[in-house]
Amino acid sequence: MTTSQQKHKRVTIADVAREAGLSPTTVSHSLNGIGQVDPETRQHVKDVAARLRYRPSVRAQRLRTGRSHAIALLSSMPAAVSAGASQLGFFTELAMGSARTALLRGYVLLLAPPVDECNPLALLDMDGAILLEPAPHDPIAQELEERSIPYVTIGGRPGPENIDLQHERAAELLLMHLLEAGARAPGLVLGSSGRESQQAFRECYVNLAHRKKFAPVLAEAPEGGGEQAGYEATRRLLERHPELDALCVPIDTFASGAARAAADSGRTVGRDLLLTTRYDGLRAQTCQPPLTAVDLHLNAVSHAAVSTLLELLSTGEVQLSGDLPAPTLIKRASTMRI
Amino acid sequence: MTTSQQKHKRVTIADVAREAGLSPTTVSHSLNGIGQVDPETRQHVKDVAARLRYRPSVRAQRLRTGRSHAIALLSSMPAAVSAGASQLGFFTELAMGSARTALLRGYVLLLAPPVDECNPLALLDMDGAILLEPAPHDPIAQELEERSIPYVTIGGRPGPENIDLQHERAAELLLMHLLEAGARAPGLVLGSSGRESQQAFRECYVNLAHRKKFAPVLAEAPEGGGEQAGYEATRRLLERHPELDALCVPIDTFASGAARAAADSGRTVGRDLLLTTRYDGLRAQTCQPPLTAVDLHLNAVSHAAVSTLLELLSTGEVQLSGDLPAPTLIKRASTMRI
DNA sequence: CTGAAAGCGCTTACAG
DNA sequence: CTGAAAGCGCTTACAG
Repeated sequence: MTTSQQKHKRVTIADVAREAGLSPTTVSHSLNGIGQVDPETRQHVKDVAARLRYRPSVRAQRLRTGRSHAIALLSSMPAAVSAGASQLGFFTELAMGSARTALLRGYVLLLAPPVDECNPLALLDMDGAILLEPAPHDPIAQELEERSIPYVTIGGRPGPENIDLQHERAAELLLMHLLEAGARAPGLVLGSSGRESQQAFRECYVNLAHRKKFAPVLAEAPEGGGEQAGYEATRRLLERHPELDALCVPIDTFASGAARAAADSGRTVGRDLLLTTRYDGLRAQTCQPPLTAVDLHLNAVSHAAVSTLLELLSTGEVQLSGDLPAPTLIKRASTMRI
Repeated sequence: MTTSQQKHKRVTIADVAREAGLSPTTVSHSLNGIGQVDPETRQHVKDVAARLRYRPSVRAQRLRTGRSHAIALLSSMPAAVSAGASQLGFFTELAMGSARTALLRGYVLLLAPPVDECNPLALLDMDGAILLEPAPHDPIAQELEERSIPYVTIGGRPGPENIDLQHERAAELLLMHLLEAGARAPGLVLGSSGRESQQAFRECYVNLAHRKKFAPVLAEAPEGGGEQAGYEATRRLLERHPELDALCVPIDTFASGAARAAADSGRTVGRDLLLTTRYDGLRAQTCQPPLTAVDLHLNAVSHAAVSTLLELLSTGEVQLSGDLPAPTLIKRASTMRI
């Protein structure tokens, strides 16, 4: 080493203090713009800090202050659902929105996507979390509570600490649309997790069947089975119920499978069989034909989730939050009857 | 409070030690499975820790060990490019892949998407970073170096610490395809950042023009301008060069704009004007008509990036890594001439 | 306006 | 096999 560059030892606040001929206290106050410090002293400290290229250690700050200014996005959905071929889905879209909002408010987003047999919670240093569509007795929710980590849910049990995905409206929108598009015998394919969203679709569907006098026909598939599970459930359903002329398949991964099943059973989606799904992502948009779906306004949702969580973190509670935009229908060829 | 639940004070290693009648050292050793500890003692410690619901503080561990077991995904792309209406793009897809691989290897992924006028680096507690398509003199790259944070790039300057996106191959694939599809006068629309990818496309294009005897016609637009910038650049190019019968627009955000510009100038994409882009994302797939693009195998890319970074972190250097799959062409209606 | 000291909660030489 | 002690790098009452 002929340069003055030594073995690279971190510059600490003590170094700055020594170099400036002051105490760590004063350096800390100066740099953080707090306390009573002579303006000239403050400037001097800043100059010295800059000259030494001092960067405060986030680790030390976190340990000392007890806050990490980080939040995590968690989902207990099986990887099979949220992953898919393209990794582009619900979770992902929320992740980007949340990361942006968080960053703008000085928080970092930790991304902990569903990875089977991997518990990330022990690795995360966070102040709070956003949990996506928790199932009943959700293990991640339970662990968050055990660790006393504040969290908000998206599309979970109604309450102040939940961002309402308005499942009922989405369900109503999609099912009514099928009837309006001419369906006489619409069926329903759900995930068997018992998540709020699935329950809402079921209820809405059963009610509608009663009101509109059609026989309810529904199937369930394990969400962990991914597209193939959706395929198989749909295949069986169509065999057993050849009268079906429409399907609502809220989980988009299942809907991909349903489209395949429809084709394999000799039906043409959009003509013999109308098909709708919920999330308007890559799957819905690139299906052949493209699927009628719902705009959930995920940007607003992720924004609301971050805002609510940060409020929870700073005040310890959540005031009732502003209303989110209602889901809106996006009509596509899958329900056009040509 | 009638319950035994007190004001919630964190259970520390000292509490476990006291309760077990041992020292923090022994507790630490027992729980971490290191050192020489009597098997019975070890088990006893574990029992006590479980009973007290002890969770080690990640913050303290990080400060003490000097490692955070976290890596960040960074991009210096302007938000206008990577955001888009749907937030689903390149960055996002890499994020999910990286998060998964990282998690499987015990690392957390910090998501720091491009947010204009927001420097996340001061907030991040990480061991290393992945930087996506750095520009020449990239400010984020510079800051990482200043902070001595190890990082690998994706699609940056060739070298062991770069994951090669094989820009040249992608360019060749797309441009040759245009010629094979019958183009006589293909044009090129680039971003003006000077990133490796843009340079590679330019070079490949100019060479090809020379070899195949067509006149090179190209335009540049600022990436920060997003889709609109792509629109305007294309619009002008088509006005000035009515002879153009094909366009290669590597940046998909620009390609969306280009498709619009083509329509507005009275051309039909896929017939009068062939159009290709690079990244095969939502934009390419849902364009009307869908755009011929390239499968960059981003899953493999993100996996390689994480692996390479972790190797860099543990050994301090990178052995030459295994080859990544070559990009493959995905033909779509935009280059089909019906 | 400035500073000495404690402490956040761990891990890790080192001694016994 | 077990433990006392130092120290990671800050911030924050508190004293002066």
